[in-house]
Amino acid sequence: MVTPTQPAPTDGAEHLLTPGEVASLFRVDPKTVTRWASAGRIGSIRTPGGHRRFRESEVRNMLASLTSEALPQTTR
Amino acid sequence: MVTPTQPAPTDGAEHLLTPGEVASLFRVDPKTVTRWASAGRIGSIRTPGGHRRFRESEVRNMLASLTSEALPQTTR
DNA sequence: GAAAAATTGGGTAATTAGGGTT
DNA sequence: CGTGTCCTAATTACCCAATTTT
Repeated sequence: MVTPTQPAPTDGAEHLLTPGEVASLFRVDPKTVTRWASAGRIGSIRTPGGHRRFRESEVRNMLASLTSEALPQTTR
Repeated sequence: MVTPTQPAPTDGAEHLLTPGEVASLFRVDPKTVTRWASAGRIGSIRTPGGHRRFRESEVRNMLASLTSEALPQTTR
């Protein structure tokens, strides 16, 4: 299955998360999430007021891709 | 009342969104959208009863322009 | 005509942004 | 270099009752 160039299928109402929610998921300070956004490490959407929102799907994928499982242990 | 959810769009008519719908798109409180309108940050149309409606195209454009993609991952 | 859901308004907490520092 | 904390200003969220929309 190939993922062709994805133009902008975008909003069909993508669920968005607040900085605080993302921070809770990663167990970091909200400020850190802000830094990730500033550094372009994570996509973000700004409200007209300047606050950031994050795509839940992107955050979930990030969590998954950064997760490592322990290898199964052999019972002896 | 026989009018379905959506009246037939006539020419020139633009699809309008309610404060609640716009709020969902930005993951914000409906009242916040109202403030944007009062502050002139977003165009609005008033119903005879005083409720606000927003142009979908304007909202979509706003969303797009305020969106930042994550930079390509530097796989290390 | 009646009822449920949404929006309006105002007022007060809670988050967030941004810079500078550790 | 990345993260956590302190600070101030700004933005946003939740409370209420009254009105409008469906």
